[in-house]
Amino acid sequence: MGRPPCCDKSNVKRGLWTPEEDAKILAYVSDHGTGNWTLVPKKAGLNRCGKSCRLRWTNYLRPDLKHDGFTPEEEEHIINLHKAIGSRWSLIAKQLPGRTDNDVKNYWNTKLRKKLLKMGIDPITHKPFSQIFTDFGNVSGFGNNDPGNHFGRRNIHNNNNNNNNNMVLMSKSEPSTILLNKNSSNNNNVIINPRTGFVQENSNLYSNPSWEFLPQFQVPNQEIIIQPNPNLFSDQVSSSCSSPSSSTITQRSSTVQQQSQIITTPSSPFSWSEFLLCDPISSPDFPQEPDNDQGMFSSTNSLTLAENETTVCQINSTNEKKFDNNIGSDDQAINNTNAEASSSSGSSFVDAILCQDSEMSSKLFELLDTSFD
DNA sequence: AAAAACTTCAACCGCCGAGGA
DNA sequence: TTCCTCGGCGGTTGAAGTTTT
Repeated sequence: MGRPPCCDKSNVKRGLWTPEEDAKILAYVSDHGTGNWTLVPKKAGLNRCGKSCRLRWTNYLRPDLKHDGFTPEEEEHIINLHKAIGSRWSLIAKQLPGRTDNDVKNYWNTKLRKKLLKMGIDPITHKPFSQIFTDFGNVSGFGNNDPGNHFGRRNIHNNNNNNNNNMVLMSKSEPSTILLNKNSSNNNNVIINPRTGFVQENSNLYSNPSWEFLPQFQVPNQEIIIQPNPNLFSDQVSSSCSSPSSSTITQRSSTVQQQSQIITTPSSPFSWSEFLLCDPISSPDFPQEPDNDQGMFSSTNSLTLAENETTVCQINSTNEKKFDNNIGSDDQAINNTNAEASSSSGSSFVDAILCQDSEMSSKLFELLDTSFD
């Protein structure tokens, strides 16, 4: 049973607040204090949702709030706190008198994040990109000459980065990474050279012929769901791991799933979406990759990356259902994630797809039979 | 000068846990 | 124990403002 709405949304005013409305809130709070916000609109004579009133008070009207710009000291404090605890904006805001979580969050997303990117620092891990890619390349065969490996499941990543829905794609022709920025209001892309850590914004990614990722997706007329993978540079990693108030698996998964990217191309009997949404490791048919040909998502990589973090508690959204049923601790989730991460190889990718497809087809018939019975 | 592109940030959304009936 | 309300949180949206073309 879902939670009922806090108010009749069709009959309340929304949008920006007028000075008159602000005055009513201020008058009410000065008389009655805060608390029981659902009654505030009625008592204060406002045609607003109580929740909206509370937000207006806490984010704007509170007398202890600062409304001027962030100082360099505050900026540094935010960066340090974000490095330590991730996007726990309310916790960060508590360390900054006069600032709200909304202020801090907005300031991070509009200023600090970009500032770090331009400095060649990953705003998630707070490490220089050059270091990340050096570490990454050392264990993943990142710079190897295996062109067949570039666009398997392992090579398509969504950098689940706050609200920006970035995807990381590897170029076939050079070991660079593109962060595809899917921000609704900002379509700029960021290109990073892993060797140098150089960061460059580029809004014309698709026009650059040196990036050969599109031909890799020529599975006709199917949705290609690029699963966001929290294993890499994931905000979920830093935030969910470092916070004592851990999010639930379901919560993380739903967030991640919302950010799946869909690319549509022309037809094929093969379902990418099913393949990518299932867990190949659970299939005994799925070939395992030899240790000497570790791809980007080998368990070794995952562990190596994990070692660079304080803790590891990554959940792959594709396994949500399984985790919901099976896991009892984050340790298991880690194991599952690492196991999942170790799956697949470029050369056997098609075989794996075919196996998976036939297995799913047989299961579907079984399921249908059962249902009809 | 006008249009397009980009940025900012207030406000909203949906989920969660706590606590009371 | 269950249901409901409330406050809190992080993520997202979109209007308004600003800058660029």
